[in-house]
Amino acid sequence: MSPRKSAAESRRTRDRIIDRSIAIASVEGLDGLTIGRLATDLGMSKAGVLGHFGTKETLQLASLDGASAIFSRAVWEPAAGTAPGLARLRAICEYWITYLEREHGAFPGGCFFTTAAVEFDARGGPIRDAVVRRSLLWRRRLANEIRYAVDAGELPSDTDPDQLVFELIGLYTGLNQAIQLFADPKAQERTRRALARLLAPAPEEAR
Amino acid sequence: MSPRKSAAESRRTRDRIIDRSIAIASVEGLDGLTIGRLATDLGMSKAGVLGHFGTKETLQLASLDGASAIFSRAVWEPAAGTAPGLARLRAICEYWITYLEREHGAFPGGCFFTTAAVEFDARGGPIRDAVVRRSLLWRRRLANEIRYAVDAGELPSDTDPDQLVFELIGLYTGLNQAIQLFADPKAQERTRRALARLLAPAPEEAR
DNA sequence: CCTACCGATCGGTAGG
DNA sequence: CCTACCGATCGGTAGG
Repeated sequence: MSPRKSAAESRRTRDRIIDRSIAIASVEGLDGLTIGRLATDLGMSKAGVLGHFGTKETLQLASLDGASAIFSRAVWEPAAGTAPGLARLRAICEYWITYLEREHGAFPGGCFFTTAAVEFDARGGPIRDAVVRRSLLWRRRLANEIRYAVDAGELPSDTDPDQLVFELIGLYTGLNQAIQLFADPKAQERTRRALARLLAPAPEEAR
Repeated sequence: MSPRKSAAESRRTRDRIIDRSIAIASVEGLDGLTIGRLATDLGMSKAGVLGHFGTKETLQLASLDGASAIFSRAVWEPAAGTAPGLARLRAICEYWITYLEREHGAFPGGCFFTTAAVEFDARGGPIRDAVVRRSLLWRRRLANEIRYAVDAGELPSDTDPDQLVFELIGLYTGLNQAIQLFADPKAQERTRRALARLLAPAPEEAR
């Protein structure tokens, strides 16, 4: 009953709430998420849940952060060990496919960020802002990786990094839809085929 | 007060409800749509709104049908006059870009179907089924158009229609996100650049 | 198409 | 972390 133990337990409860919240929101959306449903799932009272966050919006933002960490751990971190440039870019793209697979289990309802982005893209407010900030961060990282590959001569010198980012985002949004809406078993293979074209190496010699 | 006039007016009211419902749902989602909000916007009572449909779900399905008609009128019908094959395929893709522009005004919150697809892709039920059916219909039409262009020798003979459909859907989902989430003024141009590669004509002569 | 109403659930608070 | 409660809103119904 020391304050230290109590704080640690509180932290664990908070994490449990966020985990469950992410699972629900990936299916029902961040707005479809309700405190009552969350409390029932966790065997807690609504006040107990809300006490950790104050308001639903704070909980939604915390869930976004938690989902962000999951994405990082599934895609960016495993690729961090690969050599920068085209090799790492391809590693990121491959982990990204795995991350979206139904069996991966990160999010039962498909990519949390695709759902959140579409849910809030026409509204204002702190959640939309947070989604935009996260997306821009990842787009920037992706563009940096592409730029490195171009500078190293691994991608054609006339590659427009932002254009490639644009096409990659579209490709993966499409992959998520093919998996979630159609359970298309060929979706991964189709993504890899498109990637082979988008990330085709520069020819060894200049003409 | 003849029954004929009454029926016509009822029809007009029904259309007004659906129009407003589509506008709300494109921003808030089909689940975020509420009868109360709809009634307030239209200056009607909740019972008056619900009387036309019976249940919220029926109204949601009717809104999906209405949005479907808007998409058809904006994309498929204008392209119907173009010669089948690559020319029509390009016309469809161009009208599709226009349809997604913010200024187009079809849907204030971006493509209704992208929103609905992501909203219901992890759930079951009649709305999800209706979204899947519509999407499959359009994918099939698109694939048919591609097949025609391949058979006419306008696209490379080794083109996989379903692969191209997959990449096109991703491209346009990405375009919708770039417009709605980032208000990216270059999004249309980027889409056209990607299209130029995806729909590059077959070389005139075989090697 | 309306008023008047139903039970259920929403986010959130008071007080412990 | 709980019980007990708040006003507001939800989808939907009865009756006209």
